[in-house]
Amino acid sequence: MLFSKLLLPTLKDAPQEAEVVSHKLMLRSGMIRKVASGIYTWLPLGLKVLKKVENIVREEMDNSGAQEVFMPMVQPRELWEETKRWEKMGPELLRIKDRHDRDFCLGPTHEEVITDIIRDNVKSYRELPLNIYQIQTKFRDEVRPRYGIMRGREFLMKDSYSFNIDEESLQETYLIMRETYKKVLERIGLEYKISAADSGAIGGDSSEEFHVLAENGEDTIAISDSSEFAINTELLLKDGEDISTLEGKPSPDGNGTIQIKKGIEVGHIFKLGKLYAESMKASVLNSDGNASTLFMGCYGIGVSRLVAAAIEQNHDEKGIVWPHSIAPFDINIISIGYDKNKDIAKASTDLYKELSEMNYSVLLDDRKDGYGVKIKDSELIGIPLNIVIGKKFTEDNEVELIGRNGETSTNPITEIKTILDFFKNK
RNA sequence: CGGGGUAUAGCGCAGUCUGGUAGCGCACUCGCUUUGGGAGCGAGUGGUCGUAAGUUCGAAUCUUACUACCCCGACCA
Repeated sequence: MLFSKLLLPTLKDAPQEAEVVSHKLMLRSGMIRKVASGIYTWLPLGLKVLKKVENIVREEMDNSGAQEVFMPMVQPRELWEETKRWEKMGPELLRIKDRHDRDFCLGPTHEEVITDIIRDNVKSYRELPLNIYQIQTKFRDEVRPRYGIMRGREFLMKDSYSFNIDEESLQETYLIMRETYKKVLERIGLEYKISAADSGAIGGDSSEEFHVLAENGEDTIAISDSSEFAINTELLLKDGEDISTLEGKPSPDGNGTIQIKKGIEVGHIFKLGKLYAESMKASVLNSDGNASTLFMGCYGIGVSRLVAAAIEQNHDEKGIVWPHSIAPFDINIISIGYDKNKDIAKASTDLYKELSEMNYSVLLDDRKDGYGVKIKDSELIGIPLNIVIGKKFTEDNEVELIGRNGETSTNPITEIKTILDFFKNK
């Protein structure tokens, strides 16, 4: 991709509407633009990152044996009345009418739609367990959207729903999803904690939250300083007790003492049990030939929120520092004098082709600007590796490598292999 | 929904108190010189001053109402 052709409106100053660092950087780096409160357009650079996260989630879901579907965003009132949620849910459920005056809502979640599909199309325990997922836009008319993508009203989410014949099978699927989420977060390269959680409005038996640790996190979690243990502090506090009193207390799991950390909730896994299956009469025949109500689980991971969380955890004063796994481009070729010096232009283009053929995603900064402008933009948008072709190339046939982490080296342009080793070893 | 704040060019801001017909920096366009840390000179483009009504000879500025957006709280994945 040529930088000069990219719709990449970077900003020197953050718009005053942005408060938290991920919001500021997403606006400044030209990833997103606001359309209305809590509603955003993803521009090309942002979409590249979003798609990378989405693909990691999809691959790990497929590996886990789950099957992808795509459900409608617009859902009829009748389905929501079956679970009584049409009445129970407040204004966060955005209700609309069609031209025939029929009631619909924009889906904030999809238990009703998927359960309807399964009860109509699955008749035997032999077809279970099933774990069905989608990656789709959700709409929740939040009381107060904030922090940009982190807490938008419209957001991209992977939601999956498992259908099991009994509690043991549900437990198995639950643990598979737990492992799958760990793999997703590890592949992206984020530091996280899993904490026991209040299962909240969705209801059900038990649930755990996946938190990406970051200073600006909305949630406060208590972790043990010497074990894997983590818990949402809401579950530890007695009435009127202050969070600060927890710090230093013995950890409830008996290992070490409590530390208080801020986290961004990016995933939540629930065992729903028979909650929705009962109200929607979803059952299959068991091995005895009797109707048996299904056990369900639901498992959500915020794809768009993960993008914001990755920035909250990985940035510096210059801009974003993407984990390689989700960087919008692997390499940026900073070509100084591209428009004037034919040798530099040719060397840059040749290198661009060569690296592209090796399956790296490469950006070539062919703009008429100087080194300062180009490196600043590259640092802002967080490209892991820059290759500078300029004066040193004309003089000594050498290029400079600048990692986003600060590492640099100078090499003859012919040593592509060295360049890539440098890249891979970071 | 309660409390606080903001709204002037794509972004950041000044001008509002004390009314006189809109300005600065960056960005953008053209030319020339530059090109290894956000370049220089010159010439330009771009704004119904959030919306509506009112006061006034005259409103970005004063009055009233409304809207949008942001922050804190409550709520929530």
